[in-house]
Amino acid sequence: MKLEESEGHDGAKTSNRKRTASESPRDGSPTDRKKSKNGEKDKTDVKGGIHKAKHSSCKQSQKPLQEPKITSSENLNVAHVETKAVDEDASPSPGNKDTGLCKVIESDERKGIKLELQEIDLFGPIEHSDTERSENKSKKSVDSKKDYKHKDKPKGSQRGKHLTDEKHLEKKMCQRSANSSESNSKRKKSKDSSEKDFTPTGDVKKENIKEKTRNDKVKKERSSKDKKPISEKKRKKEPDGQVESNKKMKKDAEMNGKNLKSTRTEEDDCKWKWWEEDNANNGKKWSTLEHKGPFFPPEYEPLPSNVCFVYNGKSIKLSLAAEEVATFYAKMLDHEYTTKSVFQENFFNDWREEMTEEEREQINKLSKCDFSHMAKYFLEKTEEKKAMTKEQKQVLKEENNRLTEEYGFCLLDGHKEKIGNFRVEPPGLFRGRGEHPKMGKLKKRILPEDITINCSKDSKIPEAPKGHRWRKVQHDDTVTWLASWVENVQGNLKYIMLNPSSKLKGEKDWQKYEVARKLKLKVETIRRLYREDWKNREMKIRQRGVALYFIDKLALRAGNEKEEGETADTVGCCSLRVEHITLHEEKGGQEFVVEFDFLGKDSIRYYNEVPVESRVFRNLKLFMENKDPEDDLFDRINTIYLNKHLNQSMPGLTAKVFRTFNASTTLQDQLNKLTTADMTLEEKLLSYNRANRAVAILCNHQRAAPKTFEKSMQNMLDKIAQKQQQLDVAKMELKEAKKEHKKAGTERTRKLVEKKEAAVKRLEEQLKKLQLQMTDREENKVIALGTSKLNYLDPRISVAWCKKFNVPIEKIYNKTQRDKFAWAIDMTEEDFQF
DNA sequence: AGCCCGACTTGGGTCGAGGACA
DNA sequence: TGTCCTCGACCCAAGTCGGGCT
Repeated sequence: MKLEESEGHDGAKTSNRKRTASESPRDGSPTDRKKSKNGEKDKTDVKGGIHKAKHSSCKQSQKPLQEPKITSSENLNVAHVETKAVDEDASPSPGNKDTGLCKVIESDERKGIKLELQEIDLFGPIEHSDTERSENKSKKSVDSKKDYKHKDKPKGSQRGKHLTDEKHLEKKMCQRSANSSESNSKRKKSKDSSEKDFTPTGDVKKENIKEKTRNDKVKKERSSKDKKPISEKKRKKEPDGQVESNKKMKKDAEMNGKNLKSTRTEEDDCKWKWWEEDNANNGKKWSTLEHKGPFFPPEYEPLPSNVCFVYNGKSIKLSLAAEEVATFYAKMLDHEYTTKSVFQENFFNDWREEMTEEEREQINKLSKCDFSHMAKYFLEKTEEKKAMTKEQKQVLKEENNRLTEEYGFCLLDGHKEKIGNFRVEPPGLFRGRGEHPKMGKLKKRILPEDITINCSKDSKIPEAPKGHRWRKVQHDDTVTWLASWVENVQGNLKYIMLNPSSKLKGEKDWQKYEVARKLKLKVETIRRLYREDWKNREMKIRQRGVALYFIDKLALRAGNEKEEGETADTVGCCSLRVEHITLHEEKGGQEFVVEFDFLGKDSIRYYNEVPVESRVFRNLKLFMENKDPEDDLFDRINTIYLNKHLNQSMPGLTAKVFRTFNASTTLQDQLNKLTTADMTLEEKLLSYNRANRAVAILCNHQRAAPKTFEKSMQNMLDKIAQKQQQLDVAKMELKEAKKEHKKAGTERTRKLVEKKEAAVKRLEEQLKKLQLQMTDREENKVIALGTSKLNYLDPRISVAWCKKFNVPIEKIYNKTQRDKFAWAIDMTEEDFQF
């Protein structure tokens, strides 16, 4: 079949990256990527004979940059898509049903530990699954796996409830649409109305609250016995500062004329239950906002005279500015990156700029610089700090608390809210991630004159530090930040914003999950459509279809274009290059395998071998035809185009929603599969962590194995061995006791048997608990659970699971997480399904 | 329409407080 | 009581995405 070359595109050689200023199209340098991507200006390209930029560093970039952590083959062994390749002529979904079972299996032969996550049975037709590759012991890979499996409608009451929720949501959405009484086209255009559709305020919110109230009685009854001890425990654990701050908050709010439920004494009740309020925000983020401004790091403290910088064997007293920058380097001496030439070069250039003319003349080579005296001095200072007495540490802590109390909170609409980062970033050396071209550059000290303050007009404007003034004071209620400045290394804006526990953040989070839940209702249609796109005559549409398939199936990030030379060379879906995938007609007994190997966000390696449907496979071949390795795989599309398309399928839908949707769906499904009521608490927790882990694997959330990992594993093994020994002894004693009882048959011997039995049972339980803990830790070695828990998993799923299986919420969410998800903890009933 | 930039979310690393344990 | 280890708070880089300007 001949494909239509959309709008005369010359194909193949467009790069997906933004050009740096020096490469602007005007001076005859490569055509702007975006133009090419959209196929609009490609003719110009061809006519003008403009040569496309090549990426010289591509091959190099394939190499994992954080080797100790991402050598997938050593650490992870997961996630394979077991998609049964469907004949491309077979009718597309839903007729095309992959029927392969999906399993997440992780094994570690060395420790003899084997984890098997149960067959995944997602609500939707998509499945994320993982298969063991035990034959391949020497090369375990970090592969995310997911599988499509078109299932019949989920059964049972859950589905019923699900539908009720969905219908309800849909109804609310419809109502909103009707209320806005605008034509569809207008709605599409109007961002406001589409946003409203998903804002969990207004009707949806009210309904949630109604539902909550309905269940309140039951809830109270159920939780009363648990709740008391928890809140008591909480009170006990809460640092005094917190109690104080709550008191102050109450006072502040009262002073602002707001009604706090003043008669309540429980500190929980002091918290602002914004989710119970019905506020129409019409684009406004706040009505009143008052704060103290950011807190600045201390002035530079000059080194004592006995600590010197040595150049070429000669001690030199540096000027204050040059000395300060030198200390940044000295403090980093033991880090690997000070050995990198890019780092050294950037540092040296920036450092020289801080030097006096005289110093510049004198100091010409970094290799002749000796920072070791300075480094030693800082090491000693650290030791000194460590060795401080309890009292000294207490003083420091109190000072810190005082600062937090003073600068760490703001007053938003009369409520005291915690600020996320109230400190201005201190000066230092920039350390990007991966092979960042700007690593080592000087991050300059931020002065009040650099800072824009945002607060309400009638509030008390924060005072700039003595002798200084703010760059600007503004009163923009459409944004959520309190202060901002431009950072000098990349020219990015930096913000002071609220803590995740705040209303502004919480509401947005809630909204995010509502959009993801809405996607659940549409995803089948969207999948059907993108599968149809695979057969489209137009190349652009085909690329869109395949890219969406990857985003959906593999939870890839969208992949915005980046400025070449400005950041590390990392990619996402749309910016994948030919060199990032390898096609295998057959691999490991599977047909049509696509091998992904690229550096994603934060230069974390993504490696995955994925069997795909034959039509996808053939399309990929087509996209790669006549291209060089460094050319874009999807050269006709970009994230803007993709998101515009998605937004047409469902207002509010963007590429990243798929990640949230698939993550939460996976969690829900895994929890349903892995938990049973008769499990012990530890078993339930292991199940939860395994479900969480399946999501982390899907999203490729990796971490470096903790430095103390091997040691702590050994400790646990020792403990287990010890416990086993104790158990063996106890069993022997029980046997003896039974023997004796058989002989004597007295009350005393009977009691002894009972006692010994109890001891054996207790030890068995303890042993099992230890073993479970160890399994959990082992499985978590290189997987970061936190990211998905904080950003991708609808907390209501976890809360409902806790309620359903009587797991204390503290077991899965720590204090910070409970604060962030307070809305979900408060409103969710045990029958909630994502 | 295309591009740039502002606003906000997502992300892993670091480090020290404090709990566990000898 | 001292030491070790874990985990949470914090840090700040690096993404996504939308809006507004040209």
